[in-house]
Amino acid sequence: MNNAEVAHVFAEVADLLEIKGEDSFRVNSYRRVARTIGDLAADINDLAARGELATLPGVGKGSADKIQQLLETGRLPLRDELLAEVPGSLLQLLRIPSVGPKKVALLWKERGVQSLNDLKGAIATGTLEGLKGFGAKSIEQILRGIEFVERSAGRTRLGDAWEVVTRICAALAGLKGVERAEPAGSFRRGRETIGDIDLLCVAADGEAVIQHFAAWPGVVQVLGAGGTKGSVLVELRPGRTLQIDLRVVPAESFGAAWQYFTGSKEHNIRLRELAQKRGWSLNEYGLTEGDRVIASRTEEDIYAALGLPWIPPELREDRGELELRAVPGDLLTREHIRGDLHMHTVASDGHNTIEEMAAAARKLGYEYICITEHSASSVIANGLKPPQLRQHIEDVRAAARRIGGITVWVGTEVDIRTDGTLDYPDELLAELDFVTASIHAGMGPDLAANTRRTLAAMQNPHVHCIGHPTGRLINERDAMPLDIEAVAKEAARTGTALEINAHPYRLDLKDQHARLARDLGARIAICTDAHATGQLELMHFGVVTARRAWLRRGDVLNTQTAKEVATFVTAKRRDHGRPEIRDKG
DNA sequence: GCCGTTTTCGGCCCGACTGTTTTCAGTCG
Repeated sequence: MNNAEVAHVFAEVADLLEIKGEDSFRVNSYRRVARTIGDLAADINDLAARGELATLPGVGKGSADKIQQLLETGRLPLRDELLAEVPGSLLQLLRIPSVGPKKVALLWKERGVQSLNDLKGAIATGTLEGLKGFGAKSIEQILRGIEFVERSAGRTRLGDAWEVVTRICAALAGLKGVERAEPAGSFRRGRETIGDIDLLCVAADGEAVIQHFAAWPGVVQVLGAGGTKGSVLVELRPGRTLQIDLRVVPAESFGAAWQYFTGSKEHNIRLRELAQKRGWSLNEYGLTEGDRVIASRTEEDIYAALGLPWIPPELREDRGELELRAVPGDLLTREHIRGDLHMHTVASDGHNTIEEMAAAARKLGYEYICITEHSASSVIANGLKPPQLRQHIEDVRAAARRIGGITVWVGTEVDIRTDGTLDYPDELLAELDFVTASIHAGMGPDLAANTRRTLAAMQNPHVHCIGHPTGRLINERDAMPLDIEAVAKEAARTGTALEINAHPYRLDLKDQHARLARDLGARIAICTDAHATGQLELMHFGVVTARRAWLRRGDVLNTQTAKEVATFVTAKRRDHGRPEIRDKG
């Protein structure tokens, strides 16, 4: 069983216990275990083998034993016992907004409702008549909720929300009487997917702002619009809506509100605990001691009062950030990025020419780029056969001589074949300036095979980076099973970089994996895999992911100068297979 | 079920909104 599967079992147990009406603190402890394991970068099986399960936060002896049992037998007796009492199909009802465990229990015990279909049937036939808490308005709300569940399975990718959020924020900020408008929530934290969007606004006349917001082009439904809060659905594409909540808050408590609504929930719980230890209270209006307001105007004030540095939103996940004495001054920013080492042109499956890509990159202020076309076996992507690559090398070199103001390298995104060999012979790879090797086909379920394949590629002296290491497509295709720890260690040993593919559909490595890889000594390259000039700007999403991984400037290959990157390349060719002796920069 | 500089018991984050049970439980973020 992998981490996600174990986490799922614990989350399910928490839900079942809650429907059963068990003590909420016990329920929460199961939920905490689920989250800890779900967030874990290392393989839970390895921790279990080393007997280190109980060292995880929130995991005590009881949970450690249960995890062990689950890994060994694939079953958890507690879960089986619960499912004998509580129908598992009830869990789908919890996904309906406004329906929680108490209502689910009531529907089940009083009306025999066991599934989403049962519930729809019960509403249609009026069976819920007279049931406590199920008046006309509640039923209407539930019906809308069911429709929402059926329509919006899964969360929205960060990139899909980006444009609409930045557009609405800019427009709100331009309204008369609006001091500022900012996104909060998981969007501000840069999570790879988001549930709904939270926006905050400082304005004199809240009602007027909310009215404007509700009347926005693109709004397909207004869920609520009052004096301080509005809630709407906007259509991202046909059949796909996104909920956006806007709150208008006074300037004097903006910092408290922004902190509060940015979350994460877990980060905020820890902050409130810190406040409580000092005899204070923290909520969306401020940090207070009785009636006295200690801090509320800015986030910085609140963190400072609690003895903390201002913590960047990307770090607010209760992953150790509250123990920070100071946030590293060189935490990665977009301005640190000097180039992009993974992109395509019309030579394979891109949409723009070498010159166009170079010009766009120069406009972004880059010092260098590398053109990396697909290799022969990526037929669908119009991969280059060896003779074509030889010609392409000439073409890029010629273009590079014509183009001023930016260094243009020629590389490849070479396929890693099923047996771990590469799609081009070494002597051809040796002619290139930078080689990214990626798996595009045959992503099987076999962890050992996938890992072997990746390690083999890294052991080639001409491979400088592994592209989108797990091959996932967010909301579309799961990551292939891969031993990230082994890959990271080999990357460190061989002087090979691991990519954070910045495309918002990939973000691969993901945050927790990138953090683990860096901790194990691997260098990270953040690249867009752009297939058109506009996509070079997706770098932003890679940087956000890297910040969520706590990466610093020195951890990232393409924050270095062209000369330093060239040194990285020659070092790999010289030292391949031997323990790495590169300096840490 | 977890946890500990109030430590092996007794807590465990905070407040708003909603519907409706008309005084508060349930849900949500």
